[in-house]
Amino acid sequence: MVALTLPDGSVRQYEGAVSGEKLAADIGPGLAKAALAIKIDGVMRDLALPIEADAKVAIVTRKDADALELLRHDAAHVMAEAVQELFPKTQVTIGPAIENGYYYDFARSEPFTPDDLVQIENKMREIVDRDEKIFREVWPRDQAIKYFKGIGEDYKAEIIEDLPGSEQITVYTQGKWLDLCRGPHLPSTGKLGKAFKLMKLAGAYWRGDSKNEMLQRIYGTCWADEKQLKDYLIMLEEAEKRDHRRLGKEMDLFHLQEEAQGAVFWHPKGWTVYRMLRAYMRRRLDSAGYVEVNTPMLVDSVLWQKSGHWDKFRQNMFVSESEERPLAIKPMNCPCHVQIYNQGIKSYRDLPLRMAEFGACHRNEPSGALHGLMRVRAFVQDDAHIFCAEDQVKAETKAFIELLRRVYGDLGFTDVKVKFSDRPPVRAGSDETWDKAEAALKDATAAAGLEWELNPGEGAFYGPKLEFVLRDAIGRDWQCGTLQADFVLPERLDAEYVGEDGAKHRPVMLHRAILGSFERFIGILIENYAGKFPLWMAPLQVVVATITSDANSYAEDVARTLTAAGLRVETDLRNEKINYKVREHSLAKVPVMAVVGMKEAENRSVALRRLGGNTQEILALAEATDRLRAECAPPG
RNA sequence: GCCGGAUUAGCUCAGAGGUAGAGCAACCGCCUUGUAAGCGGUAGGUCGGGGGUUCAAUUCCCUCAUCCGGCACCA
Repeated sequence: MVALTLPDGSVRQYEGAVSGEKLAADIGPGLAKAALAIKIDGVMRDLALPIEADAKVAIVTRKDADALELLRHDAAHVMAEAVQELFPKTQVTIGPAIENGYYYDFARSEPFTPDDLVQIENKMREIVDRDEKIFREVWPRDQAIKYFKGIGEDYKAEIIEDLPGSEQITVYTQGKWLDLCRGPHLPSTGKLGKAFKLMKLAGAYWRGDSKNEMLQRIYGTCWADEKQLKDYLIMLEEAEKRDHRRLGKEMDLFHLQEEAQGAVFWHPKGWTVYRMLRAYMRRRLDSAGYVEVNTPMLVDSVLWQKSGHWDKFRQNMFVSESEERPLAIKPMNCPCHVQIYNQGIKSYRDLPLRMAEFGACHRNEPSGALHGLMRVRAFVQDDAHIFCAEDQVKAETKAFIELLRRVYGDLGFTDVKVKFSDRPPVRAGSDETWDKAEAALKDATAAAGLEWELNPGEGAFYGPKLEFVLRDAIGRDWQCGTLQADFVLPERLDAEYVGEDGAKHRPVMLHRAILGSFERFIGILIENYAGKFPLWMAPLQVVVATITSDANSYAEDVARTLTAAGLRVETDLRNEKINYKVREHSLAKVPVMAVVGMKEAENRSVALRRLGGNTQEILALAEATDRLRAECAPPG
């Protein structure tokens, strides 16, 4: 007897093994038709698979959130079938479901063209219409390798060869086409539906290794129904409108040009945002007990050799020379900070020493990595190094997390992904030191009530790290904040302090940043606010716009008053209708418009209009000034 | 760096082997305006750089650069 417990708690008894297909049919014809797969004790399996033991089961239909992964994986298979039908000399490799869709990597000497994508998508719809039954088979390993080699699928053969011996080799057939796959899959291609679309063509290295040959990857998106697909496409369009590169141009914030690849030309408006953010950070750091320093940008390679950068980081450094001395533009501030630390003798009483610098760094990033403000070659970090004793690591980490959360909160981010990267395979320092460092960071995160996901083996060679990741408008993740515990650099650069015991000790260095780089963070801010900065950060806070030229001199008066109150103000005295001016400044995302006509001029008032609103508030000039001044007060 | 695509007016984009186009912006007039586009006119381009094919190349071919989408990279 096999007893199957359904999600509603009811139990169905069977004489022997039974398939999900049969179970669904027994429950009802509607469910039989809608069934895509079955979850057996929480694990998604093929509907046709016989269930031989008691289990908790749930029939999966396209209404289930879990169904998406299944649909996307099947979409990848249907796409691969379509590709091989249209382009028989193409080899298939791997094709997983991913967030929002799927991809499949193909090996083919000819490149696919955008036109090919249209053809492939049409062929996919044909395959869905054919409603090919999908079968699972278990093959002996040798036979599978021989078969795939025989039909020229060398990549598939290689995958099988590398699978652990314990793994069953399963092959899925749909129509005349088959593919090595772990599954599970839909019962037939018709179940895929039509809510998919091919999105983009890209190169991708075989097995993700740049030493290997490059394959051609086709990305697609796939959803449970047409509405979801449409919503997703609309979301992408909306996201594109917030792209910081687009808004940066539209709002005249900054530009990039080829004579200074990866370096930002900040325009007056963008630089105002930058200055506001930097002033805010200074206030936060000051009140958190940091001291600010400034260190050289061009430094003799001797220092980089001592620090280890010359060995490990040289291909990313811009180098120069003077009078036959090799120099490098600093890619990081840490070695210079140790030089300041090392001036004079430090006592345990001086610790923790929190040394901050808005240091301009240059890194020679690969050209293909450059991306707007998010990935540049010249940037300024809100960098600081906390020199402390080992037993201070936990408290300092906790204090840092609190500071970081406060800053992110002030800047409009509450949902932040945190990763904890532990010891990498190749590392410096003893296991004992690593145990201590990892435990200290973990304790501190727990004390701060911070949840993280583990990023195994991704720590720096000198210590574990926390990474704080924000997501941009188009769904890409960017690391901004970080905290890294370093036991190595103090050693290499001879940092020491005299302990209570009168003996010399090594301090620990905590490398930490909250924004990461001003450039990247402002890019994220632009996208997060869709260009509508909060009042305190807005490059231009108020535009005084006239209705008739007779109000011009009063408008100048208003602008002078507001400017004197510390606001960033411009006037718009152009000979244009007020409708036109309102539209223009709204599109330019100016937070406040002060409209003045003859009525306002006569009784010294202004009509305030807020961005996004469609109401006006008539206030006496003095009151409007007080109010706006209060509203413009920055946090911190 | 690798694969693919793109590069035409300030911006967004159309176009064809034979004198280069639109919308918006700009400029000049008219209008003096009451909360998201008043009306008319003018000007604006080495069609990314270099080379080749051709009677003729911005268009076809090669090459370089940059940008875009991924991949790799991000100590």
